[in-house]
Amino acid sequence: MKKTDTKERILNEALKLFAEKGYEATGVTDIAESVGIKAPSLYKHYKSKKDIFDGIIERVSEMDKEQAKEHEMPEETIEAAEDSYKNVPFEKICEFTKAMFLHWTEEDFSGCFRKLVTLEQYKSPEMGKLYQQYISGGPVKYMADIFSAVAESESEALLLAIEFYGPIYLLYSIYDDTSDVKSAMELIERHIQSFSELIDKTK
Amino acid sequence: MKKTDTKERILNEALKLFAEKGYEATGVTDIAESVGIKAPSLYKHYKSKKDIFDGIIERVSEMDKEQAKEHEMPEETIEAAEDSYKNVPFEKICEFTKAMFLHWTEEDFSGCFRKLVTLEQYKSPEMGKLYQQYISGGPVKYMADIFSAVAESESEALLLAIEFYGPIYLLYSIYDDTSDVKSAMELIERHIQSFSELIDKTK
DNA sequence: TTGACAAGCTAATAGTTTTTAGCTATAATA
DNA sequence: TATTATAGCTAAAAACTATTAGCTTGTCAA
Repeated sequence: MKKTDTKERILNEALKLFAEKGYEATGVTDIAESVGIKAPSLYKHYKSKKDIFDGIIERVSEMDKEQAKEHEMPEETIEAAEDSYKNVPFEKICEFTKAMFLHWTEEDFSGCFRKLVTLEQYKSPEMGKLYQQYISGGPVKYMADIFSAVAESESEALLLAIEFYGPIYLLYSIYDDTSDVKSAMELIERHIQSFSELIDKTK
Repeated sequence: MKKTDTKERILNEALKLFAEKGYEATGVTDIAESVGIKAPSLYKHYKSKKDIFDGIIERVSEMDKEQAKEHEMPEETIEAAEDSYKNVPFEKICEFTKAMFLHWTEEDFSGCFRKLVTLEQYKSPEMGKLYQQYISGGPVKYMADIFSAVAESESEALLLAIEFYGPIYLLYSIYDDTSDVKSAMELIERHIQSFSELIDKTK
């Protein structure tokens, strides 16, 4: 049954290389070497270098759909928050945020993909879209929706979302430099803690 | 006197291309075309593609020294802040921050350089250093130094720095997507405003 | 005016990298 | 068992890119 899942290995090794050197700078030879085969053998599994890249992108959107189902805090949480705002479930938001952070850092595939899309974001509008969707604008919009329940205006909700997510987003970069998950997580917790207190006061 | 500053134009056009496609993906032919000459003519001004790249990096460090002198808020502001914290000069911090933001977005050269170093950050430790220095870790450290005057501990200062700078950092990405300076600046102002109030309260 | 240099061009070279062709052996299938 | 498909390999072709060689023109100083 283990029919030498070479195709899968190619995808993973290619992603790893793309993530640190970028698509163009990564040679099909490098990929092959990482997998432990010769370059021409790649073409038994993918019809071109671009095809490998496309495979990665497709894989991500698959994973994203599953991910969305597992951490399906949207509905309930939003309702709970809208519920006249007695108690915003910061516990849940905190858990969710930490899970997201770990997802984009420690998880092999997603961590590399985040880097890859960071490197490719300006090359095409499609890549820019993906970066926004997963890493920057998307999460902001998501949080803004949640905060719109407790904010006085849309623009207030946006500001809150940026103040909430900005530090998380910044910690991706700091994590990339230090590889120190522990202190990143600690900072996230403290940030969310102080943020929740801020909200309580302004209320 | 206008001895057709081709060398300068090459630098600028190359940077523009590097900033959106990355170094590897940009052909020496592309650069030449942007300048309006043929590829081999480039070699009358630079001895290699890498040499153009290096010229850009060098130029940046020159510009950085000047920039540092103009907006020389370091000394005075820090002292003022250290001065037992009567009134952190948020006015100055605000002006400084907005100037920084405009510098890395609207200024042609610096704006492109920010993108370039974003795209190259994982390729080599040197590039990673530059990204950290100018765009992420550097500003955080800088603000942490300032906040250490009003914070109870180093780690508290770090948290404040991240909460202050994170949103700014995030706005770079949002700006890249929307090109809307006006609303970015407005959000920065409101963020700093609300941040300063937060500090006042916790004091 | 003349000589030298600067800066461009075309044509060609050298080096890389992606991709194809064709062969071989193993594993699955009939 | 005979056959067929899979997945690897080597060798080579094709395509691209950076770079060099050598020529030409115009400018500026002697």
